[in-house]
Amino acid sequence: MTTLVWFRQDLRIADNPALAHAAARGPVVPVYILDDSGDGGRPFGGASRWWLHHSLSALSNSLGGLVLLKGDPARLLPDLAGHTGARSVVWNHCYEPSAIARDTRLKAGLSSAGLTVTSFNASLLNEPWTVTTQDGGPFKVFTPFWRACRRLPVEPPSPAPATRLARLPKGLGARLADWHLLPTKPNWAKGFEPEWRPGESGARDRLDAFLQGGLGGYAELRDRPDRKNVSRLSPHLHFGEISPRQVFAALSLHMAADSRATRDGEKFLSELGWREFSYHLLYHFPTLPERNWRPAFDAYPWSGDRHHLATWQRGLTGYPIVDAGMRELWATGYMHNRVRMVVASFLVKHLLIPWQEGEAWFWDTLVDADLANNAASWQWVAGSGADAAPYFRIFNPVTQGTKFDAEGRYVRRWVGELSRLPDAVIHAPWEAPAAQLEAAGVRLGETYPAPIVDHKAARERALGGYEVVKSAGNALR
DNA sequence: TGAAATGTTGGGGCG
DNA sequence: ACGCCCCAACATTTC
Repeated sequence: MTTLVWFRQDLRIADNPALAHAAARGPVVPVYILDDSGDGGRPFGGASRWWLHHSLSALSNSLGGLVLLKGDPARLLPDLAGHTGARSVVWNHCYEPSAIARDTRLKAGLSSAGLTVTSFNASLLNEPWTVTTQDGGPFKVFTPFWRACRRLPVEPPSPAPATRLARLPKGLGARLADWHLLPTKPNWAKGFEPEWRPGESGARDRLDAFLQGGLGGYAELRDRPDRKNVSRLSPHLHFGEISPRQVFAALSLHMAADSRATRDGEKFLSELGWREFSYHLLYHFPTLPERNWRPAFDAYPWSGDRHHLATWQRGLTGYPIVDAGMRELWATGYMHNRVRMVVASFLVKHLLIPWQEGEAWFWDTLVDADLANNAASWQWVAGSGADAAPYFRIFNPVTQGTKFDAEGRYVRRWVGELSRLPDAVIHAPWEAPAAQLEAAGVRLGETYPAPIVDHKAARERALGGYEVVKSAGNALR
């Protein structure tokens, strides 16, 4: 029996339950649909399109073929079933509110057209609706959520199935190049290429490299942007080139083999836990990407200065750690997690720009842009989210720099114009003596910006804004 | 998965 | 020897 396997955010062969289900029953028609029909979902950001291109290419190569279609799945899937003689369709779950709505409609529509539809979990350790508090509701705090998850069994990953492709009519589907997912003029993704290898084997290699070289000391060193102690699996996980179950299984093996790895391993698993928590929140609170999770934050007196936003986006705020992060993002499609928190806090609290603006920029520029993680994390920083950083927690960009990039190696890499400044002032060039600036070839306001806001004043301004939120919260109560 | 302000303690210099 | 002050180091509280 021929089965359509509709690939979405599961661009892998191993531990792919939909594919395994189909392959066990007969020939497979693998299909990916680029849906620009505007079904309520967000269009891909630029960096995501770059990744998607390479990931689809890798998947197509390892499957030996992949039908590429563009348009509305509700029309395309029945058509494709007709052309290929397939009687059933399988896919793995997506969790974006628009995707859930679409898939629900599709399931009904395809079924009434006589097709069998089966769907699976491939992207989470636990389905969001299976993790509940005592009273059956969703969790709103990470620690008890993750404790509950850790008590649940995790399915072992399944090996790659022996897949036999169905004979496909000639000329079926589009050519990947014709989708123009890659940037051309200008090719702003040049800097992405040495950093990433999208696709299933790149994901596996990244995990192995992390287990060998990055996990030791992870609990502390994960905060150091100048070091290679984070996994960088996020884009691979987002596109489903590797599953959390596979990561979980590999970590469990690693920890079983070496008890000294327990602390670092558990810390790393808890980061997977934050991913699960984000999906849990998005599932139970579908307005998370748009609306403040805590309505009291609707009262926050934002300023929304467009010029400040552009300055932040371009990495010209005058705070080296912030600018380094924003430039790393632009150059590579990625930013170290610690620095993400610093730049996000800076946008929201120092510049008083709504978190949605930062979320939108990350959506466009991150190769790991992910609706659940992005929305939940921005709300976490802003203080408006579930189990969020308290509103008065305002990162000092100088302190964060000296603490986590003590030798300034991260800043020097991304903010070249400061590279000759001594360590002592690399995170606060405006405090350097004139002679030191001169010797390093730095002229503040010319070769590198002076800080666009004063930290102390900005901090007090932000705290003042939160007073309004507090009284709004009291009014709501 | 902060930072800054405020409070406490204890050693050393000094009259 | 003693009390006093200073201040760094650390702890606690507040934002």
